[in-house]
Order: sequence, then structure tokens, then C-alpha cells
Amino acid sequence: MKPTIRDVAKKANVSVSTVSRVINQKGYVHEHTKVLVEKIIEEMGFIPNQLARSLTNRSSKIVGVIVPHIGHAFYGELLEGIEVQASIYGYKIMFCHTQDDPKRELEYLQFFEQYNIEGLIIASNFSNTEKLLELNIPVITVDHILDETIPSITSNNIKGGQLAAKKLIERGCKNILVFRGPSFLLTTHERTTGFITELDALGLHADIYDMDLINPDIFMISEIIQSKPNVDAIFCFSDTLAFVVVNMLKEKGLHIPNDIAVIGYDNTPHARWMSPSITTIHQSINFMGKQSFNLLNKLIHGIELDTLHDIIDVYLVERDTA
Amino acid sequence: MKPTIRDVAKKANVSVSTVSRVINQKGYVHEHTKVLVEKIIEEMGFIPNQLARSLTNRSSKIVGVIVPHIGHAFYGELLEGIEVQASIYGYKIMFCHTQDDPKRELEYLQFFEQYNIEGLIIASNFSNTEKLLELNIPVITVDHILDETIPSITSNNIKGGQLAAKKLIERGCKNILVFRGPSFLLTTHERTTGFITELDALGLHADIYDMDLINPDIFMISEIIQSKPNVDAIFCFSDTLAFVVVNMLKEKGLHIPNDIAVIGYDNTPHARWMSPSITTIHQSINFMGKQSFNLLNKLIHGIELDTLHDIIDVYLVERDTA
DNA sequence: ATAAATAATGTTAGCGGTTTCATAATCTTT
DNA sequence: AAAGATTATGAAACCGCTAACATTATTTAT
Repeated sequence: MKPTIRDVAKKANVSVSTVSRVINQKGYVHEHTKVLVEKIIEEMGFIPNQLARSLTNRSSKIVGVIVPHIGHAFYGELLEGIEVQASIYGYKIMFCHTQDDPKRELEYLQFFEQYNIEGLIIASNFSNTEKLLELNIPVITVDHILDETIPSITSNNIKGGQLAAKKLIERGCKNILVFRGPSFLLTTHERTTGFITELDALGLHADIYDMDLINPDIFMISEIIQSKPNVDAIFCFSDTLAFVVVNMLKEKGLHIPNDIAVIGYDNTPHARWMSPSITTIHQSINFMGKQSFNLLNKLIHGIELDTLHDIIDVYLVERDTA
Repeated sequence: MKPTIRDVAKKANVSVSTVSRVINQKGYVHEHTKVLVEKIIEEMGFIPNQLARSLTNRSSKIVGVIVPHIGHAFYGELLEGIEVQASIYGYKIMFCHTQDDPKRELEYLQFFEQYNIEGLIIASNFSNTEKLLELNIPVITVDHILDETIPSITSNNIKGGQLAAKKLIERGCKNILVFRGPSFLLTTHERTTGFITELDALGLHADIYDMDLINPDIFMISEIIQSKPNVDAIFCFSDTLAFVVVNMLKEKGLHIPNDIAVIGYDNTPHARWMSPSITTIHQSINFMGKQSFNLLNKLIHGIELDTLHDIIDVYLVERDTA
């Protein structure tokens, strides 16, 4: 059986509170006894039971993270960023991937509550804002904004759209297609807005299509490209999409970027490996993850925020497709 | 403040033990009082505190998962599989990505212990087998075998190698290159063995190179291909690698698969989207994840195992590169 | 030297549950 | 109707730890 604080106390011939003081480095304890207790802790391999600790302090040192799909590169990287930062501050993360199922979201919210989690990071389009606020713990959202009052970390999607537009304008493109994401996402709207306003300023126009960013509908894409023979640029809202598009255009014998330019989004490794390598908008997903935890951490410790909604910078990575 | 079991008991005018019996559906409790208590639980929104529960039962309902990098598609998918299955059985998962740092592994092992995790799934090349066994909880490994006594879920890498070899032999390839993974991985050896034995049987030979499966060294690959002008097949141990290779070969104006055939490994989405689409060995990573949890779950509940080392089947996905 | 302040340690009551044991109420059985 | 079995409930100890409070030992100040 694992040794408890009482076992240690008995062996050290002191009271449990003294041992507790030693572990927590809190309150008075003589150097002598401190050394002794530490030696015995070491000897017995005593590890304080965090569950019991949490019960008394109501601080579990756990934060919850909700993502739609952990298997997707974006969320994996995000989670990695969050976890790295969390571990620095001694926090463990408990995660849930909802698969966009509101039932799972709710279920997990309960689980999290049962474990006294100290804060919650939401990267899914959570449907139940009220339940969230009932939680009475700090909550933040990442990559989207659920509510004006809930702090968030988002990417500068407007700038992302603008950068892409500027690049295409600079190339002299006039006949532009936008393969954007699903219209219910804030990111989709922001990128579109950024892109369109730049074009508008020059009286240019773009045809916009809603797509699945993760599992591109190859047939649909093919149809669209087929039906628009004189398009000279396509702005894709994910590298995955750009990837499929570039392959398709090459198949048709079109020269990229001379006949048609392509800009992707995300700067995934594949964008660099592709030939021609894909010009894309870089988002620091990992950094967003880190900042998410930092934000939550401030909230947990009652540190005042400079901004409720932090926006992470993006930049254009110039490569061979535009 | 969250209501506790005592709050419920008071409001229902019963003792805490009765409420406990109701929550756990255990022991005698009159139908009347049961209904009453349930109503009040509902009313007050009472959720039993799992931390307190764990303390008495020593069952935290948490399992730990250790992966090297959560940001990588393989581990993301694995984790997704594990989590889906775990949630079915009411288990939460706490994970750690070690970034191949043994210090982080040890650190997390301690954390896990503090939280009384009930079992541990290891997908990293854990360095400290003794510490692991000291843990006194069920441990399994996935995608590799750490120790003959530690149950595992692995992929049928030997068959994977064989399938690739058979396919290339069938195409009449004679001048074969293998871009495999790092030599310290079991998977690397198994796939190599499977591949080579098939070739050996026909007196064929292959040149083998060790590579980083995740961040391919583009320059090195290019050098090798350059220096071997009459190669007619390349077997890559990851789709990522195959991806880079295919792009490079296309660049050189070689026809795939007629001039040179390529087989990848993993069956990632990109393999399908690439043009030409990549012939590859499919591993059900998600399924491996599910099976990992199932295996661990059996161990946790003392259910006897049929096999200590379960091997998940693979198959060849025929596409355009071979 | 004595009071006051500080340091060192122990006792004990929780935290929010589960569980054993005791007791009371109800139902069988003969 | 009395004894025995079954059902229903409560009191209290305990899981492993923290923290408030009490107590004693040691300094420091006057």
C-alpha cells in the first residue's frame, strides 16, 4: 500500500501537520525536523494524494479542454500548446472531444465539475452558454468567440483574409474564387470580410463557395473549377483544401501560379512539402494554445486582464503557388 | 456553492447514507424515499464529487495516457480512439506528451500517481520500465512492446511489410529502395523484416535508409534518389515520406508508377488527396486506440486476457502509385 | 527577571463522499 | 401471536490531506 501522510508522521515521530507543513513549505517548521521529514518522505517514497488535497483546498490543479476532434491536426497542435504551458504551471489537463455532439459536451461538463476542475478552455462551438456560466469557474474560448463576456484567444482572421487579397491583387489576379469554410464559423466570416474589403477597395469581386475544410468534397471542387474556366486565383481557407485544389489544377495541365494562383491557410507541413509548395497564411496554433492557457491561468488566479479578447497575429508565407 | 450529499440529505429529511444508497443504487432503500431523494437531487442539481468518491473507493475513474507528441496525426487519432472508448466506460483520460523527454515522462508518472489513476497507456518509448512496474497499476503499451510481461496492442507491421513487398514484386520491380523509420523502433524492424523476407524468397534485394518519418529530410531524400537512377520502386514507412518522394519524382518528370512505384504507410487522408493518389498500407489507428483502452479496462477489472500481445490487422490500399 | 513576541509542534475538525454496524420497521413462517 | 427473516434507515468512522486553533518552547524587549 502507498504510504500516507500519517505513515510518514509516525515514522518521523512528528504530527501529520508538521509533515503537511514540510510538503507545502508553509508555516513554521524547524530546519532539523524539516530535513528529517524530507529524508523519510524520500525513503518511503511518499507522494501526497492529490485527490485528498483537492478535496480540502478545492484546487484540483486540473483544467478541462473541450475540442471537437482531437484527431485533427489543428486541435492536436492546439492541445499540445495548451499542455506544454499547463505543465509549466503544474496543471494537468483533462480533455474531451465532442465530435460536435452537444450531448457529449454536456456529459463532459458534468465530469469536469465532478473533478473540481479549476478552469475550462473551449475550442468547440459550444452550444450551451448558460450551463457554462453556471459552472462558476473561469472559462475561455479559443479560435472563436462564444459570448462577448467570455474571454477568448483568436487568430487575426481579418488580417489573414487581407494578406491573401493583397497578395493576389499584387499578382494582378482579377477572376478570383474563394473556397471558404462553413458559414456558421466566426473564422469563416472574418477571413471573408478581410479578403472582400481589400478587393472592394479596388472594385474587384470574388465568387465564394462554402466547403468542408477538413474533408474536401473533391467532386464539388472539380465541378466548380470546371465551370469557371477563366479563374486566375483561388483562395482556400485551409491547406487541405489548397492541397486538393493544387493537385487538381496540375492534373488539368494548368501552370501554377502563372495560369492560376492558389493561397492556402494554416501553414501545415504538407503545404511546404507539396510541389509546388503552397503559399499560405500562417497561424501559430501552438502559440494560440499557450496563450489560451496563460489567459485561463490569469483568470484562475484573479489577475486582471489587459484585453478580454486577445488576437494572435498571422502572416503570409510566400511560396510557389502565389 | 455546489450542493453536497449532506445538503440533499437534509432537504429530503433522510440520512446521508440513504442518499448515498440512492446514488449508487446499492443496498436497501424504499421506493418512496428513492423517488423523493431523486427528485431533490434533480431539483438541487446535485452532482456527486468524484474527488471525494475516489478518496474512499480508491477508484479515480481516470486513466493516464503517455504519447510522445500529441500534435502528430498518429497520436491524435490514437488518443481519439482511446478517449471514445474510455468515455463509454465512464473513464476520463489525463494525458501527457513527453516530447521524447525522459524527465517529462517521470514527472508525469508522479502526477498520475498523485491522482490515483487506475491504469496507464503508453505510446511513447518509455525509458523507465522499473518505475513503471513499481506503479502497481495496470500498464499497457501501444504501437510497441516495452517488455514481454507488459500487455500491448501493436499493428501487424510484419504483414504491412509483406503486403508492400508482394505488391512491388507483383509489379515486377527489381530495384527497390526502402525509406524506413528510425532503427530504434520496433515497428521499423518488423516492417523491414516482413518486407525483406518476401524479397529474399525471390532472391531480390533492397537498399535501406533510415529516415525521420515525420519531418522528412528533403535534401537527403533528393540526394539518394539522384544517386540511384535505375530504381523502380520505393517503399516509404510513412505517407508523409511517400508524399515528399512522389512530389520529388514528379518534379523529375518520372512517371509513377510506370517508371517508379511508390508505396506509403498509414493511409492518411493526404495519401488519397495526392495526385497521383498514394498506394499505402492502412493501419486502423483509431481502432488501435479503442483496443488499447479495452485491454486496459480488462486489466483494471481483473478480467483474464486471451492474449497478452494483441496485434491489429493491416491491409494494402491500392491506388495510383503502385 | 518578567512580559511579550515569535517559533515549533500537536490536536482536531473538516473536505464530500462510502461503508460498516446498529437499530427499527415490516413481512414471513409456524 | 411469537420468533425469525427481511427491508429500511441512521450514526459514525474513515479515505488522505489541510488548516484553524491550542499549546509549549524559545527569543526578544523592557
